Amino acid sequence: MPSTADAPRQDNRRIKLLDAAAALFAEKGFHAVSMRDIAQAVGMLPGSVYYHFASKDELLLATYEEGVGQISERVDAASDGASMPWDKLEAACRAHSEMLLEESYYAQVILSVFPGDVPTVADNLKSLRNGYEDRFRSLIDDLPLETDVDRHTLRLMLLGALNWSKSWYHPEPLTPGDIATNMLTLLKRPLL
Amino acid sequence: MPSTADAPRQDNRRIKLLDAAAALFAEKGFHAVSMRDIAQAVGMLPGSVYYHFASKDELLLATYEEGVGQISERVDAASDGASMPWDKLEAACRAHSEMLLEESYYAQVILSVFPGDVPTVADNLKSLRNGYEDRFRSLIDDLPLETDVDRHTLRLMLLGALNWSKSWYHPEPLTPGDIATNMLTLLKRPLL
DNA sequence: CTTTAAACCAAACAATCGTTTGTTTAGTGA
DNA sequence: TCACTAAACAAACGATTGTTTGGTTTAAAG
Repeated sequence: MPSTADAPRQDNRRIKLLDAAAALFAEKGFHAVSMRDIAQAVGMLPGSVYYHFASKDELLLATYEEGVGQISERVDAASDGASMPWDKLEAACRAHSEMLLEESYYAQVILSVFPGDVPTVADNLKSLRNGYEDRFRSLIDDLPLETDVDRHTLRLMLLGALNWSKSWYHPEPLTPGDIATNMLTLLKRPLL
Repeated sequence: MPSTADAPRQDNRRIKLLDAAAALFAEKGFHAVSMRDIAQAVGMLPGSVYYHFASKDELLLATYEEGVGQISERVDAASDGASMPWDKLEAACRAHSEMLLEESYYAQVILSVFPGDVPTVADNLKSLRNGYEDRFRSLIDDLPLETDVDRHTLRLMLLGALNWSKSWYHPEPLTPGDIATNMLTLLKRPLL
């Protein structure tokens, strides 16, 4: 009767490892976290981690992929929930901010560890991030703007401002979503 | 005749050490650079560095202080060169961008190493950065804006966007100064 | 010419790093 | 029951880390 037990064995420890690695990487940074820290966080011995991941760099790559996957899914769902171009962008920015500042340790790894810090997988990290940011490229392309508006700089400026907010963010008095909305408000209205 | 030779001895090697540390920290990041790397860059043995600096953390703090000093001096000179509030802010942003993206290794350390990476001197680094960013607070306070404009978010957004540009900056086709000007242009005109 | 302190060398220290190896445990399918 | 494999343990590996210690050179001062 092989109906209930199908898979040979649950490797849910691998997911526990990823969770611990994501939380530690996001909190203390890649280089400040040792394989022993990660192993201890899940109650394992250091060497046992290598059964699940070939190296520390590949463990980072796995968390990075999961992070990009999580934030992509969330941002897509948010922007799909709106219909007008500006509303779609705002929904995407709010979701982006919420994931990076609060909700997902995995997504926070994207901001905490820079590709240059891990030469072995730097190219992979870059292309993962680029793939994600393409969403904002197309969201901004759909915006009804005058022809001479610099959409390229607009995207870099918006994402940069949101990403950098991790360095000063504090839960009070503004929520991550409100931060995103406030920035978009500043962009939309004329200051001059 | 103690007229010409006043100081006991020139410790210009200390400055050479700081230069090497700044360049290496800016390029590879704090944790990726060892004391041996720094010593070798100036033709010294690892242990000799400790005659000039008590620890690696204090060596970082020294480069950080020098970096904040350099960029502060440059930004002040730039904003003082203009008279109108918007022109003063733009001159400051252009100088900020030029220092962080090209001109000064010392200033680049401010972006490369985050206070959280070095717990021992984290508070010092934070207060140094805050002291520098106060310049932009007052520059934005002097802006002729309608009363309901969120100056706080404006400052964080502008500095965040400029600082983050280090992660995508490439010498062509835009100069650091032009990046700053383009961002300010986007802020000033109405997009809606 | 002697003294003194600055500046550096030479060599090691203990600790920690990522990783490897050999072995044991426990569950699965035949 | 028996062979097989996933999963983890136990223990060490070599390399690198920041740092310390004690002796040696250099150069300015009295």
